[in-house]
This record gives sequence, structure tokens and C-alpha cells, in this order.
Amino acid sequence: MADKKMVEAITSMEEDFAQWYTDIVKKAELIDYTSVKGCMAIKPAGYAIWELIQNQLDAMFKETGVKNMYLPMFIPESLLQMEKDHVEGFAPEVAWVTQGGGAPLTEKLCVRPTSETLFCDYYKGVVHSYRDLPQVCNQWCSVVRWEKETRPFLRSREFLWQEGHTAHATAEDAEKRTVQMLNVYADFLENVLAIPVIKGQKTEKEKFAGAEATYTVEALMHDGKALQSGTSHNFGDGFAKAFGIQYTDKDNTLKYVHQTSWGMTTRLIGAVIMVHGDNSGLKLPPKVAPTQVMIIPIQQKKEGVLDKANELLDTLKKAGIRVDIDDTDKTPGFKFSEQEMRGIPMRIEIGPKDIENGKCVIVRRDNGEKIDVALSDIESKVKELLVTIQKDMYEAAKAHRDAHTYVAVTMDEFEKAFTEKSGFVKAMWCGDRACEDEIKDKLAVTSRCMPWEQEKLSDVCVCCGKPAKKMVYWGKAY
RNA sequence: CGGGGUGUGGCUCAGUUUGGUAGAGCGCUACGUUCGGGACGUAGAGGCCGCGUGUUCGAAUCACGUCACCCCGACCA
Repeated sequence: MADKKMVEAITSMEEDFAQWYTDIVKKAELIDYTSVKGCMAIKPAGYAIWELIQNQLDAMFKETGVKNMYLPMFIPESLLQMEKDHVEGFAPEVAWVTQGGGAPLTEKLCVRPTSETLFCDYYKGVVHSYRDLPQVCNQWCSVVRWEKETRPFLRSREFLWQEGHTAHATAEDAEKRTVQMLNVYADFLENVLAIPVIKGQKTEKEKFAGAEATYTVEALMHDGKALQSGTSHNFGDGFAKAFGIQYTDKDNTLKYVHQTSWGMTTRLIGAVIMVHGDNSGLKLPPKVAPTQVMIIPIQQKKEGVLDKANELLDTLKKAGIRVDIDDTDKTPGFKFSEQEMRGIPMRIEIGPKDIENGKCVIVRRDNGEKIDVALSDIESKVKELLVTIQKDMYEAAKAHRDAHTYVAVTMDEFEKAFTEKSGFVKAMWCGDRACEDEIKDKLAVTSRCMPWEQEKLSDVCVCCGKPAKKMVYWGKAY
């Protein structure tokens, strides 16, 4: 039961979702604002989540043959301009370095907004033969995009991410890698972050600047808005032609490589907050919880309580669980609320009464359930519960997503879905940019993706009534 | 970049209308009593009132400028 003071601590999500989000980000101590506009200090609690994301995602990449490397944070102006669509897409939001050591530079450098051009420049030097392919590299770094309006994790001027860049001998290989990486992303979101996603393709209007095709994983936040959570792009040979990346094939002819890129960012932390969080604070899936279990001793000054609590701590630590103990002299009630705010998946209460009975009390963050557990069973029970919580959080998020996904066959239904409700709306589309533009102007709604799992809801476009080509997920986006 | 809002101890804010010695609650420090859902007592520490210029005998308060942050839109991951 939520105590009055606890509710007052953060704005409720029903009252003001944006403020609720900001409150959580601050009160769970994930970030601080800094004196650099639009750039945040990612605090230890926030960065630890990012490290867990990095470690697990990186391991998944490596299973598919990805190698990590690093390229400069600066891009010469001439390099950025090599590919026309790409530069048009990014030029408006890049930051420029015009001086070095007090003297003007002969050529200004932009701070990378993304590194396609640098990887192209690099691959041009290392790819000569079909034997040099494929190149499958990734870098973990930060990028800078001069956003006008910023929000912690969701939109900042500098953000952390990974960007994978590959070069392949054939269009088929490139397409295969693009799809493969999107599947890695979907797998990661669903199994590690417990966030269900829609996999699909972006429309021409929404695809990445310079890409032939952009695939995306789209997630639904608790307020019914969509969040693009990861993208994978197939560039075809467009960049290769612009940069002259060629190799000699087995038949002794010169051919252009086919390239891909794919990225996920610290925005994922925003997604975790907005998918799982509640009015008591953050709710972390066990797999990305820096602390999975917090032990809270009750009446800790009483003989033997702290000893027993520390014994528990050791047992669980040895079992490989990320566990900590809160033995500060705050009251238990305060500690309960604080650990809930921080999103710790599970807490263990242990006091004199428990010790007498050879047990302790486990409380789940995800559903508040209290469970008596014999001290002798603690290790196996905690392990089992962490798995259960991870799974239940995914199921809860999926139930919410499904309950907020609507079907619209007519424009009337479509408009109603967005004015009276909020969430994903599935509707048929003719494939024309004009209909996409009209829907956006009218309802501030964008096409999120053309899902790989297509359904036929009707024969005609929801907007113009002409024959439909694709079923599209629409939504209001972050 | 357009619209709206806010800047006063670490946090939330009062004080600004009508210029006159900088306030409260929470938090923090020390000690003691507490402890199964945000405890209490006593004693303390802590503030170029976002920044700049101007008006004035005197500015947190008035004027002009500027910066930052939050929210909504447009743009993006």
C-alpha cells in the first residue's frame, strides 16, 4: 500500500507522465543536469545500468562475429559531405570544431553525429579483395547531435551508443546482416530489458539518411507513446559508390561492397523507465539491475541481526547474485521506499522474529508480493524468483502493449483511436508519402513501421481509400 | 526554432504586487532514544537570491539584457 508521503515524493504518472519521468530520473539518481546545456551527468546508478546493457549486448554481438574497434570523434567536413542524402540528414544538427590550439583549422571538423563516413573512409583502405570481406565492426562511443530541445536519456546533445558498421561482398549478405542484427536487438529488448517489440521496416519517409532500407524495433511506453528502440540499416552500395569502396572478386572484376549499420543507445534506459516504472519509482528487470537484491535488517541493533543479515549477504554474493545490504540507521519504512524508488527487483527483510523462526521475508518489486522463505532455501529461492520476476515483467509489459494496440479500418476509426485512446494503431496503407504526410499533419501521428508480420485488415488505404499495399503500425512517438 | 512556465541554502518553496538587516519545511552534521511501510528529542552547520548592466541613499524585489532548466509543438536515437 502506497503511503501518503511516498506518493508525494514523485508526480503520479496518471497526473503528468512527463513530470513523472523527470522525477524518476532524478530521484532514482540516474542523472544530474550539468552546466553544459543538453548534456547530462550519468550518475553511478544510471551508468551501472548502461554497463549491464553494454556487457550483455556486446556478448550477443560477438556471438555473431562482431569485432570492436574505435574511430575518431572528429569528421572532416569534406568526408561528411561525400554522400548526399546522409549529409542533408545530419548537417542541421552537427557541432563544428573550427579552431585547434588557438589557430583556425584549414578544414573544419564536425563532432561525429554517427560514423558511417569514417567507417567508409576506413574500409576503403582495408578492403581490396573478396578475401577481406565481410568486415563486421562495432564501436562503443558517444555521438553529438545539436538537438534544440532535450530530455534525459530520450534526447540529449551527447549520448552514448554502439554503432555497428559492416561491409559485404553481396547485396544478399548485407541484407542478411541487417536482418540478423535487428533480430539481435529484438532478442535483447525482450529477453534482457523485458520490453516487447514490433519488428518491421521504416517507410521511405522515416528511413535513415542515406539508407536503402531501415529496419526498426518499436516499443510502446506506458503512456501509449512509441519509442524507436533500435535500428538496423541496409545501405546497399550507395556509400560504397560515393566513397569508392571496391574489391576484386574471384572473377577478377572490381565490385562495390554492400554495407550496413545498426545502433542502440542510452535511450534504452529511458525505455526501461517508461515501460516498467510505476508511481513508487523505477522498476528494473533483474538482468539489468545493478543491485538485484537489497537486504534490509530490521531492528539491526539487536543482538545477532546484523550478523545474520551479513551471513545472508555472503551466501548470496557467493551464489553470483548482485546483492547489497542497507545497514544505515534509517527506519525500515524509509529503506523500503528508497529501494523501490531505485527499482531494485527484490528486497529481503530479516529481523529478530525471522531469525527465531529460521526464515526471512522476500518482497518483490514488480508486484509487491511478500514471501516467507526458510534461510536454508534462500539461495535457490532468490535465483528462482529473479527468473520469475524477469519473465513476469515481460508478460506485464506485453499485456499492456497488446491492450493498447488497436485496429482501424476507416479514417473515422483511425482518428478516434488517437483522440480517445493512446497506443499503437494498426491500419492499411497505400504506400504513398502523401497519406503519411496528411496523417501526420492532422493527428501528429507517424508511421512507426511496416511490421514483418503483416496482417490484412482490409483492401484499401485507411487514408485515401486506394488499394492498400502494407499494414502499418502508427503511433505518437518520442 | 515557435508557444508556455520557472530560477532564493543540498531539495521543495515563501518573500517580489507596495524597494529598507535573507525565511520556512525537508535534508545534512553530532549525541541519545528508536526500528516489520518514509521515527523522535537536543544542539549545530549551511545562502555572490541564475548572471550582467542600469535606476536608487538603499535592489531578491523595479527596468533592460542575457543564460539555464522544465513542459507542449516541430526535428531526431
